[in-house]
Amino acid sequence: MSLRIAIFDDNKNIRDSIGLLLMTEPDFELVGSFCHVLDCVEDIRESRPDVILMDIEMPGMTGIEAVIKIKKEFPHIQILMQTVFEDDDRVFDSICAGASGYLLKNFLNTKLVDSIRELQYGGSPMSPSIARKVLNKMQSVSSVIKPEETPDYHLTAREKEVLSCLVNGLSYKMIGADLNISYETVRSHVKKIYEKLHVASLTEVVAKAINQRIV
Amino acid sequence: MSLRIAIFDDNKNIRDSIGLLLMTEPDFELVGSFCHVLDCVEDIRESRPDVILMDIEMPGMTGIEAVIKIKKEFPHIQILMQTVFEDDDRVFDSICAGASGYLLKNFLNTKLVDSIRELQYGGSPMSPSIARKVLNKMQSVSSVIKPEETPDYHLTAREKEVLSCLVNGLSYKMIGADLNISYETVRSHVKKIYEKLHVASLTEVVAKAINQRIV
DNA sequence: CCACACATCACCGGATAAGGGGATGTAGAA
DNA sequence: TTCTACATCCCCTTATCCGGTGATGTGTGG
Repeated sequence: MSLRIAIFDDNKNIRDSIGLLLMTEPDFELVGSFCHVLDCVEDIRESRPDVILMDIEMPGMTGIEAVIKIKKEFPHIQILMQTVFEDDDRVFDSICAGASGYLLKNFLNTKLVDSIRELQYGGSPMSPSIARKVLNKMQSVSSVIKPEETPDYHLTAREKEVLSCLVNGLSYKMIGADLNISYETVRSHVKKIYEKLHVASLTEVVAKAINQRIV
Repeated sequence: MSLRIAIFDDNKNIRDSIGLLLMTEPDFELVGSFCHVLDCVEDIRESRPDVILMDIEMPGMTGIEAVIKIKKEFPHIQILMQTVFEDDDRVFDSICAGASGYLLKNFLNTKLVDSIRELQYGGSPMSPSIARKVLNKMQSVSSVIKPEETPDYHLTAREKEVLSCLVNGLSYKMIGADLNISYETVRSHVKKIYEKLHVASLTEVVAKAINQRIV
């Protein structure tokens, strides 16, 4: 049972050299080689690949857009992105689009076969620097995927009301009118909030309240 | 210049065999081998490793808790998790704790040296199935990290700088000092920001900037 | 009963922000 | 070249905020 592979890349030299590389593996079969992704869904329907090597920068439609379309039609196909770019946006866009691996082109010669093998066995090959980017991103969004322990500042109910008014951009006067208390009372509450949050200005209060989801 | 490596693992056999593996590389130096992480910070302070191999399951304190402590004290140290477990929770907890790689123990013999090399050169080695889990997780949270359909307010570069200072709680004076411009210039920028964001107070600016991720 | 936390209100003086003007220089686009 | 966007700076007035200090009333719990 051979592994069917297709390539999308606008550079003929790269397509050819990848073809040669793949030939070194007896069970790899190159079933398609395309210079653009405009007809990718049809191309794939005809060539029925198991694995797709996708260049990111191509005329007409980018590889990332293509990945979205392909994954929608053929969710089981494994897609390996290959590019010279390693800017964060492209990396994350590719992953979110549904790519299963991300290989920088300077690793093509040495790592392509290994990477396809990894895909075949359920892995996700990534060039080292890409893997690092992905881990860093995971850490930075950990606040979203993890519950995030919000430190308790012991704000009273009233103080929280005032705080949420502040976050909504109200001035002290407006807050007073809103909560039917005097301007001075608002000030008292705000002073307490300042103490409890260890800040010294409205902007800090708002930033802290939003970032730590106190509101 | 040799690479200093330390191991935390409660299994002596594994520590020993890793030690043997590392000896095959002339520039690897095993500077510490510990059967628990209760004194990890001290252990590390004394042995000064560049890279740590961390087992997850250990008596007393888990490797994940240890990673958090270690990263807080020594953020530059690269930590490679090594375990037989590949449940999602442990993987993501490790990453969020600050681990730079994640290796399953059945890959130890064949991949450990390569993985340490990758760490050394700024990569993030992961066993294939782990990498797949990470990518899948990224995709599943993409709805959270991507759909920042940020309306473009056409802020200039300078205005964005000022804005981010505001969000960090700086006063106009402090911003001026920070950016080496006068108080009046800061004011000019802020006025423009007010216009462009359609707001009328600092708190609104901060709230809008954070909520819409303009910063 | 008495302390304590909470919410309420008040005054003062200094600091800072807001609103509305106008001005200069530079670089790039029309 | 002229127009435009951008960044830079200045002045004046008013509004708002900040910090400190203090006071009153109302509950709750030891």
